[in-house]
Amino acid sequence: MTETGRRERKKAATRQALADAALRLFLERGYDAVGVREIAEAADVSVTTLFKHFPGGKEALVFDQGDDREAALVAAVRDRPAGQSIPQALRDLLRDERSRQVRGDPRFADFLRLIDTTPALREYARRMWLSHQDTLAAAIAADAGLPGGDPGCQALARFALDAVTLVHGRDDAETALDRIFALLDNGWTGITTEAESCQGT
Amino acid sequence: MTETGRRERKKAATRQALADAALRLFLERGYDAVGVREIAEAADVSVTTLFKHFPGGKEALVFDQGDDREAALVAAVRDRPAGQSIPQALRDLLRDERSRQVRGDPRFADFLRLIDTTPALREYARRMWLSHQDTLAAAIAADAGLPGGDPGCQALARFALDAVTLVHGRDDAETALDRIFALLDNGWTGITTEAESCQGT
DNA sequence: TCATAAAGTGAAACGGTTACACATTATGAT
DNA sequence: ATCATAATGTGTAACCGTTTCACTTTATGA
Repeated sequence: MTETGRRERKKAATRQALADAALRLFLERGYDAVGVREIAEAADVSVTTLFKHFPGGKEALVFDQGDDREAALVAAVRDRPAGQSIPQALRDLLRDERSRQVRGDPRFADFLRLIDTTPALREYARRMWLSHQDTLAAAIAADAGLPGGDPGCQALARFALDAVTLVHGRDDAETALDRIFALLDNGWTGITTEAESCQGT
Repeated sequence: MTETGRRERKKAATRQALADAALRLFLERGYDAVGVREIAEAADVSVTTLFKHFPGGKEALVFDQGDDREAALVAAVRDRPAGQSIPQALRDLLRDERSRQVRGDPRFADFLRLIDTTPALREYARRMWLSHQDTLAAAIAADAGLPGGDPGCQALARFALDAVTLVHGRDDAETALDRIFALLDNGWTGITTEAESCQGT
């Protein structure tokens, strides 16, 4: 299945050595205190090779894993239980991801703290996260029967992604997330269900 | 009134010379094609002096003006006509700002194009714009009688600011803005007016 | 077996940014 | 008016991330 010649194996090994060395050094001494020359040295490759493997630059060394998160976002929208709104489904997904992160092994906690305390890494992570906006918007549009580039779908996708960074670091993150998605849920059902206006008073 | 000693005048002059030289060169040959050494040269100061005046770095040279925009955001919320919701007031403000930009003098159009076509400047502008989030959120909270750090207010502030970048560059920007703020308006009145639920059907 | 292309190398450079030690000069108090 | 002081500016040299270039090594598949 997976073409695993010696070449690709060595390539993967080199890449892994670089990512490992980088993460270890970053955790030991801080992101800014470690230079790319030193990382290359530690992985026993040249600086040129380092940048061949990570054209995204120094920050990319930290984010080596492929993204299941995007697939999860799309799936949450597409495969949600009947009767559940899209914002609700997204909220549930993000809540689960959060709780899974809280009870991660300490290695992962250190990893998160590294990102949290390093502006460059926070920015990079934010960019990666927001890069799912279009895919998520497309999934929402498809599910709601709206045209692909519909601004409402784009907005909902963006806002849902932003919600994560909005509640990040709060002690009341859980309830804050609920409140934000209550806003989105109200707004979304408002602009999707046509003219189902309230007659009360 | 304004303490205007010779010293401060010279300082302001140097700063202006730097900003002017930078903008002129950027517009002539592109942001990436002009180095800070060259800018300092053109303004007849040392590179060290350049960075003393613009600690924000090369990007800061382009954004020399103080921010009336933040004050405008707060005022839009605070001084809105009776009966108008906060999202509506923000939408009106942003719509006005947009239309004013469209009919700006060509100098300003070039300026905007420069920012638009330069990733580093786009990022910087985004960061500056988003830096008003907390102030705007505070204004919203104050007006709605909610606690300062209320997540709903934070979210509304962030989403309203994000709306600008969401509609940016679209040909249907006007209607897209309406649609996004319709979402926010529905959502916001939903989470602020307690239990005024719809009894219809 | 061999041409090819992928992977890696080493050194040099570039551009933004900062550190350092130093010069100049406006300012305000004596 | 004098003078200590602090703000402003200078020049050089470095640091760091990143790219370029010309070059070597080596796995691959025809």
